[in-house]
Amino acid sequence: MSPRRVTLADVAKAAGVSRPTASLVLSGRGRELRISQDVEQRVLRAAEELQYRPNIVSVGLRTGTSRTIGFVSDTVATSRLAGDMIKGALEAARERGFMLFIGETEGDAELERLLLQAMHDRQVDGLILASMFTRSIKVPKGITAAPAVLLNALPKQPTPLPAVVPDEVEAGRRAARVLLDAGHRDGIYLIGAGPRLRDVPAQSVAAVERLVGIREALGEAGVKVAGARTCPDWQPEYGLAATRDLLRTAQPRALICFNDRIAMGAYQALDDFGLKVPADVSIVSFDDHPLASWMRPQLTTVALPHYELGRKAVEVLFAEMELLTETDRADTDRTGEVHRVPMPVRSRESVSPSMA
Amino acid sequence: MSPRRVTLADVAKAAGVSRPTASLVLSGRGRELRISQDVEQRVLRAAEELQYRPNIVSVGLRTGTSRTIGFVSDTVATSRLAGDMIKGALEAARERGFMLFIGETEGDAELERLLLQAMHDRQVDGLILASMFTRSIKVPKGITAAPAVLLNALPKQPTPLPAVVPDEVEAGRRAARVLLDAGHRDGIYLIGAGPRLRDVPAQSVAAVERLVGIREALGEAGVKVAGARTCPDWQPEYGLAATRDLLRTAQPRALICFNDRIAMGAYQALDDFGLKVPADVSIVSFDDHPLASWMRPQLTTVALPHYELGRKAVEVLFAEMELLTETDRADTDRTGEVHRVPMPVRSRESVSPSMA
DNA sequence: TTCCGTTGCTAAATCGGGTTAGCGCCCGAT
DNA sequence: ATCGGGCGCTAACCCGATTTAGCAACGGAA
Repeated sequence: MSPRRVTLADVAKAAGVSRPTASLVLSGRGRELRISQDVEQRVLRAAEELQYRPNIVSVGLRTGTSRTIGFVSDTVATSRLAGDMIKGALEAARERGFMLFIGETEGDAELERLLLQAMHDRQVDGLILASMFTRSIKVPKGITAAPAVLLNALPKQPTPLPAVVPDEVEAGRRAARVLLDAGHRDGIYLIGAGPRLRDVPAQSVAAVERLVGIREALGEAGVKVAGARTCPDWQPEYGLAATRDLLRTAQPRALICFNDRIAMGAYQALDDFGLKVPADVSIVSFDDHPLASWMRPQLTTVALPHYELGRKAVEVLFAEMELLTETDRADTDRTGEVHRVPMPVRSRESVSPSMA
Repeated sequence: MSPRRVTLADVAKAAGVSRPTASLVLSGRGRELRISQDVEQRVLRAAEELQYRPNIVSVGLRTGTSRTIGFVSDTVATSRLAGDMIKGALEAARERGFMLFIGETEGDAELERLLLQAMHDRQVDGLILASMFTRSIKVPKGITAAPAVLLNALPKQPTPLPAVVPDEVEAGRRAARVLLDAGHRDGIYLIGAGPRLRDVPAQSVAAVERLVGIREALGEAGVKVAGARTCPDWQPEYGLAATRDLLRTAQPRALICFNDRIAMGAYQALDDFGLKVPADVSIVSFDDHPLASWMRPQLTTVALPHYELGRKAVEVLFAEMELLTETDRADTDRTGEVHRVPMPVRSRESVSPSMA
């Protein structure tokens, strides 16, 4: 059935040379070590014919390397987001011949410890510590055993680890500018957080930063937020409740919803009050959940670039790995750089020019 | 920074014994090989103090094993489904001390070949070949090098590989019974596929099997499908179009939508025609996409048990792995068993008793 | 003829752990 | 005093690849 792997010894034997000779030829060092053309050809031919592939486990033992990186996240199952992030990381890793170990901690510190240990036991060359929603996390000790990168997360304490996060502040600005560009200046309300910077769900980096960006862009244009409603959790039902509450006392011309699920609730509330999107009320949102293009009218939203985040994390990790081998951990006390990945606006149908 | 791993040699030295002795003690074979209590204690203490952990790569080289399984899917980024499946697999694997390699083929056969090779190079102990929507796939050659299981996929040609799939036929029956139990007997229409068995999207196992189940349960009750509309793709926009088309000529009392996204489109179409769910039209659907509980009224749907599918695949794989080591590949020409995972009904608000 | 310098390859050690065969020692029996 | 046998441990080899040091063989020069 499985006819035993072809090993280097098999190739050497077939070529009539010793194992080291075959190794030298196959690793391309044949020239510099003066292996004859004849032998080189014989080895290459034998390797080809036997379909030789080096056993990475063995190389790993020798070199301490595994061509593998560990991807540890709190949850992979929360929405599609995770999938895209993993996909980006997967492809970037594959391009360099690396595989990905996936692990899930469920936010459990003990599980996280065990998982990092298990990955360490398998000699991963690097680690990505991912969070499925942008937040600040406590960096586990012992992470420094291998190069590591934080993904979609910021360290609570200062660490030398670099971080890759979406540029939420700029996203906030962009969302606001979508409305400004459409001529909206009055009756702009926020659903999900605000109006003050402290009116945000706990732990949510996204909420604070989006709010900062929104206020900044509106402020620059001399526009004031007309009002806001917070949501305890960013789910449709709370978006529905918050928007209903708003509509009882106000006549918004535009809503900035803090994510697409809230926007879905807002659509439902507006429908209840007989208001049309975007004719009566324009809506802009965040995330670009698949949902956004299923809604009627399709939702204009500032996308979380999950795929790019995953890619970027791997790229930063590889840079880190090279750095660590080159400098031999010289400047280990530097502080980690934060890489911000731009969030693009997806213009759809939920924003129309202000009639004012 | 990273103070070199503690090896068995370190433990042996600290305990003042030879490497093999330490190995014997730590592998629990000390007793049978008459290692003295004194030495045993010294070794255990040394291992504890040094926080010794065996290097799995090394063990892997010796034993040809890696305590790792490969999870190869066509796409991990399609909807939340994938995440839950991976999560189930992840947890089941972790319970046995196994890690998961994740790989994505994008449906590209060449990529698939390379990926399987890369996993083989890393000596995975088993493989899960997953599809993100239930369908029949061509089983790649060379897969037989390690134990393997098909997940959410059926083999096109007969193979010895077992498969784990959702029980879609029973799901169809259950969906139909939800309506029957509510007293519906007339005006039941299908959106997405049917009414004949050949009116289904290409390659979709789910469509065929759900349809079979629906017709079976309705048939048993002496109820006829009033009509059906197909959708080229199971997306909201097509659900919307199909349902609109239906409503122009018919007055349905109940709809069976072939998935939740179609149901979302159906909701929109019913709204356009001023019809209320479930007062005017009851709706039952499939998948239990997160969407289903965001819709108003919340959607009654037969859930795809992604988490359980992932778990089950790993369990079947482990059984397979044991079998292969025990029997030493004796009965290799047997044909793979198909495991069907039940799909539970999630009763929500979109079905009401028939007024007829 | 001897010595040196190349050329072209291989022996041996290494990585970290596991396994098997067998060595020395002590004890009691002869 | 010698032998046999159990006890307690270790030498030596294995997995598959890489690396370093060094060994033959040959040719040219002295």
